Amino acid sequence: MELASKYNPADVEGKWYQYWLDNKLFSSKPDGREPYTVVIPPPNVTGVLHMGHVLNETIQDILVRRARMDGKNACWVPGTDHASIATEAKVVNRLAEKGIKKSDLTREEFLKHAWEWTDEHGGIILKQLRKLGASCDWDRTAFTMDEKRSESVIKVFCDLYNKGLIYRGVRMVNWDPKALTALSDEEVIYKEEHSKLYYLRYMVEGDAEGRYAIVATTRPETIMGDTAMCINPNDPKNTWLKGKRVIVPLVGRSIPVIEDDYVDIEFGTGCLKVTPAHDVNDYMLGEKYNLPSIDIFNDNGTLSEAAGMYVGMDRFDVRKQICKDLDAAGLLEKVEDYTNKVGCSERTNVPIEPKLSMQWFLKMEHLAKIALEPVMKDDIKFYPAKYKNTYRHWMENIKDWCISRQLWWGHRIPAYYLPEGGFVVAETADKALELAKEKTGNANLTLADLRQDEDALDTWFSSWLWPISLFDGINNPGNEEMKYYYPTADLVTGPDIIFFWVARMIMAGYEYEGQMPFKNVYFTGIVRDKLGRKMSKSLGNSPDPLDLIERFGADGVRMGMMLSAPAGNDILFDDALCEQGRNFNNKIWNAFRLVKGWQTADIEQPESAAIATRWFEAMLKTTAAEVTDLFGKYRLSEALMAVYKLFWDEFSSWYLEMIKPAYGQPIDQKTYDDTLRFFDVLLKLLHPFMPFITEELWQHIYDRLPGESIMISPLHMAAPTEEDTALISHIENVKNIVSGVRTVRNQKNIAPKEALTLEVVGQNPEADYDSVTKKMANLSAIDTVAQKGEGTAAFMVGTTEYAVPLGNLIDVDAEIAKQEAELKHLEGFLIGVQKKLSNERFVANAPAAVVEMERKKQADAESKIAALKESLAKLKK
RNA sequence: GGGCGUUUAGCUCAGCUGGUUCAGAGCAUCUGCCUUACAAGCAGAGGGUCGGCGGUUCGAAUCCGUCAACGCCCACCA
Repeated sequence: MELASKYNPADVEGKWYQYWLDNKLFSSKPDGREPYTVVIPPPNVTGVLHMGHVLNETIQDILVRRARMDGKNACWVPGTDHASIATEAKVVNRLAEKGIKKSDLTREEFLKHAWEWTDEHGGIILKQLRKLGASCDWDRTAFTMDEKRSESVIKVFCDLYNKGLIYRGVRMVNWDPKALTALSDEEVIYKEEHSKLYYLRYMVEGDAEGRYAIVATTRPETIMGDTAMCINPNDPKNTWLKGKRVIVPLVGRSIPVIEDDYVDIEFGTGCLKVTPAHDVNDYMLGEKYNLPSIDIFNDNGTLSEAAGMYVGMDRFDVRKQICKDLDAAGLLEKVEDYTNKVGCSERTNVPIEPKLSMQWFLKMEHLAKIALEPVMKDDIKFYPAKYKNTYRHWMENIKDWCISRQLWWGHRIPAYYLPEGGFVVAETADKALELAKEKTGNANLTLADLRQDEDALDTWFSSWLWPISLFDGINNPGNEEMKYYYPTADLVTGPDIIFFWVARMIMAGYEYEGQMPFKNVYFTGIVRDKLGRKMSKSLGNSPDPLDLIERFGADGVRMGMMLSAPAGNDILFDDALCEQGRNFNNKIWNAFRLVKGWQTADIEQPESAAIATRWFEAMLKTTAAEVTDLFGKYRLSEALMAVYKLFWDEFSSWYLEMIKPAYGQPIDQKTYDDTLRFFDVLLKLLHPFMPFITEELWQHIYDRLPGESIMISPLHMAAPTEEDTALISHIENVKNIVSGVRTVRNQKNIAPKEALTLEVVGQNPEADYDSVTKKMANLSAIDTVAQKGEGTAAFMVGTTEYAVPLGNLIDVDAEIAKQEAELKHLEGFLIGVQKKLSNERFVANAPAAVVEMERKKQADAESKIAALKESLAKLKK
């Protein structure tokens, strides 16, 4: 086989992905093996792959591929989310471009457009995942709004309703005036905003002296909705207002002054305007004191008829205008700069408007209770564990979940209103009709008499069932797949959706399966650019993953991502990391080229090669064990780094050099066979991280049968033995000796080709490995001497001194300087050790082993110092 | 306002229950090499009072206290 000197990913990636698909290597069916299940966090159906996905899916793929090679029946289920608000907004925008308004369409017409959009864009992102190498079982691809998932959602809604956990009621909700829907508390993001605090004059009704109260507010545009003013009964500066009525400025309406200690005496003037329809707290006050509530806003954030003024103007325009008008009327005391937090819609980013409306809610108390414990007890493990605190805090302060959305794109709420008032909840219209007949006692009701609720359900109301609904566990409880695949093994997701999704899946898991939905949750970080900024479209700092794949190969991008992705930490992404990944691909490629280029012959195995193969075998076992351990802790970056170093440093730089035959010479069969075997194992260790190149090379190491793949080749390694450990540490010494000689060469400008000799002073502790040392350092001889010769450059490894005879190449002054520096350092070190040992309390209290260690340090330092002094004396002669 | 977390080499991070794996890794930097697998490479080298201060201890990057900076989450102060 002819191999180019550079690896070209584009040549092989498509080929192998197709091969995996053709051989159905991703597909999973229940069998006798241990299952390993992962469900994908479904990306938005209309979404496009971004770096966050790359990180997330790479991690999942690594875990899945590793599990598969561990002999588990790995099943990674892909799918997409209908993302109701986001998708509906996109559809509305697209229609607007064509000049079509949503309000001009019927629900059915609108949904037709939405489905067209979904069919067109849906699955683009899943196609992109294939480029990354994701080993999903594509036959299982699901959609949160496909038939099975929809059926599950409706079924669960009805069930929870029948359990009394779902109720309908008028509440203050977070209203998104752009998307025209209610939002859950979790969908509101508070942002700090520099705004103004306006001080308004509320004239006291019937006051002869014309006195007024001053109210500080950030929202003067809401005064039309004022129905009271509130003071703290314990506020001395406002006692004079007790029992009075004041006039709402501009509006001229008279409102009562009420008293409640909710009011902060210190804030502003201690007077609070109460607008029950547009503020959560005011709403509570309104309830408490039975105040009327005037809703002055339309759904889109403009002023309504009820406001009586500024009708039809936008709320923010009104704010500007009303200030001018107040000022003109002499009712504006002053304006101050003020910083406050404004709640904004997570999806549309516009400030939310607290609004009273009729919505559907899910009671959370029971669900929170069953979901808290398992995480606290580590039945479900969080990586990193710090998120347990966050989780607990939310669970303990949870509020009811507003699950209705005033949207069409989503699961329509299965509630049917009756002509006479009231409603029934049922899975289908026919069942609803039956219920309705029962409820009303009117057997003549027809479907036409029932009116289904217009609202759709919150997207998360379907996502929370995902691990169950993917295996059809809601519709067919206890089916074979549920029994086999559930609970799933690992969930990989971002901490930003711990409440939206993770927590709620846990609730649904226990409520519907009586079991956790997953055993482990791996929280990834946020992908940022190298300056630490969040990647965003507007900043233009987010690279296109497909473009990166083209430049560096999928394996390169995967590795680039993983090199800097410890769990839970944000990752600062830089193209340079992918470059490192690509370089590593090339390294593997070239190592393979070298090995496959060798000719074997019936010759005896050199001693150095025999040692090298024993040593590398030990290294392989040791690293494999380490990697297994790291996988167990989800420390994937470290696992990758361990394999990286094993391949690059130990295998390429040391092992291959140790066994490399002279140019043009053949290699002995035994060494060759062992090397191929090592290569095979190395590729397997690498495969979860870099699936494509490893498959390509694995197929070329040996002749493989059709359908064979590294993907499904088992990976077990024996544990390292004590002999292995000992051998590794001997070779570490050898490496240090070799490095020492190379350093001398470097300093003296001696070409690697020029053979040198090496003197070992006293005893040679690594004599057994001289063949390796000689080969690696290009030494013609290693001599054990009582005293090193003149004109040598010396260095220490452990407590043994080594010297390279240099003849006239030696630079005496430089050598003296070097040794003196070393001597100074050692003397300082010795003083430290002696100080410690002369401290009686140290000798008395420290464990014997520690004291012994210090004694040994002292002895070693003393002997080294003696040797150095002697050597210096000679040099100075 | 509450809670959590972070701070170790120029950058990104490891350092578990205090003591030879304690000051580490990768990248970057510097020096020398186009040495027949790889310049996307090879061989070397330099670089840190482990955020500050105080304490516990024979001994602290590691434990405790405190301060500082940064980050995240939660919360109805208009």
